[in-house]
Amino acid sequence: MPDHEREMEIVHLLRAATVELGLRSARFASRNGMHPTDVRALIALMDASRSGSEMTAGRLGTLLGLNSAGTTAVVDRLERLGHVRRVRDERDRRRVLVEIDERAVELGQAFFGPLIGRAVELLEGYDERELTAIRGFLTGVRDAAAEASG
Amino acid sequence: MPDHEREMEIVHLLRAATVELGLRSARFASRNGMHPTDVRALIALMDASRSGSEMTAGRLGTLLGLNSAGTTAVVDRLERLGHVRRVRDERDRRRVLVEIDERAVELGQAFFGPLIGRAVELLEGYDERELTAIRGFLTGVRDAAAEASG
DNA sequence: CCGTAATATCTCGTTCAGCGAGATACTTGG
DNA sequence: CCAAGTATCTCGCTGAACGAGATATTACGG
Repeated sequence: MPDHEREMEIVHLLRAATVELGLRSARFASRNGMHPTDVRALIALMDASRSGSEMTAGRLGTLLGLNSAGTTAVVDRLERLGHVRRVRDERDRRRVLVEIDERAVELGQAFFGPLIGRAVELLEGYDERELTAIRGFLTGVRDAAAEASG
Repeated sequence: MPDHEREMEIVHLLRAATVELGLRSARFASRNGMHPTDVRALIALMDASRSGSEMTAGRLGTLLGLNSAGTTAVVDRLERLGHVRRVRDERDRRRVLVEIDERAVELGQAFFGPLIGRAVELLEGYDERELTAIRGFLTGVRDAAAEASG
C-alpha cells in the first residue's frame, strides 16, 4: 500500500473548504430570509447571467436536484422576495425563463465579495505554473464529481 | 480596474466543484434513505474518528449549523439506521458522544472511494511546488470562509 | 392537417426536517 | 449545598420538498 498521505491531506482540505463555504452561504440565506436552496438557485442564476445564457425553470430544478413541484416553490419564494421574475419564453411557450434581479446580484456581491476578493488575492500570489495546477485540480474534481452513478 | 479574469475563472471553478460535490452527496443520501444533513453528519463523524477525537452531540450540531432539537433529530435518524450509536460520556454525564459504526464508514468509502481515488490520482501528477500551491489556496479559502460575519 | 406522444410547468395533498420554547439532568463555583 | 451554567432532549409547529396528476404547448407520424 503506497503512502498517499500528502494527497489525502489535500482531499480533506478540499472537503473542509466546501463545508465552510456551505456554512457561509447558509448564514447568508438565513440573514436574508432565505433557505440554502434559494441561495443555490440565485448562484445558478448569476452564473447563467454571467455566461450570457438564459435559465428555464426546469433547468434550474435539475441543477438544484429538485422535482418540478419543488422548483416551482423555489421560484415562487424568490419571486415573492423580488429577487427574480418569471418571463414566458416566446419561442417555446411551455417554458418559463427565470431572470435574476440586479439588486439580488448586488446583495450577493456585498456578502460574498470580500470572500471572493480574498481568494483572488491568494491567487495573485502564484505564478503561471501554480495557477495551472490549481485550475487543473479543480477541473478534475468537478468533472469526477459530475460523472454519472458509481 | 485590474484584469482579474484568470483568477475569477478559478474562483468559478471552485464553486462549480463544490456544487457538483454537493449534488453527488445528495445522490448518496437519497440512495441510502438519508437526507443531505445526515450525510454531512456522517462526514463530520468520520473526520473526527480519523483524527482520533471524539464527537459530542452538541459539537456535531454546531458543525452542521443546527439547533439542539435538530441535532437530536439527526442523531436519532442515524441511530435508527444503525450508522451511529449514542454513548454517555462518563467524564461529563451531561454529554452524549456520537460514535460512527464501522459499516457506515465502509458504505461511504464504497461510494466516495472512486471519487477520492481520482482526486489522489490527479494530485500524483503534480510536483512538490504545485502541491504546495493547491494546499495553500484551499487552506486560504477554508480560513476565509470560516471567518466570522462580514 | 389531425391526433397522439412528448415536454414544461404548475396545483394539490402529504410527509418530515428543522425551529423556538422550555423541560430535564448534570456540573461547577461561590 | 444552592445557584448559575451547560448539554441534551421533548413538544408543537412551520414550511421545504415529494408524488401524483392536471394543464398548456410543441413535435411528429400517418
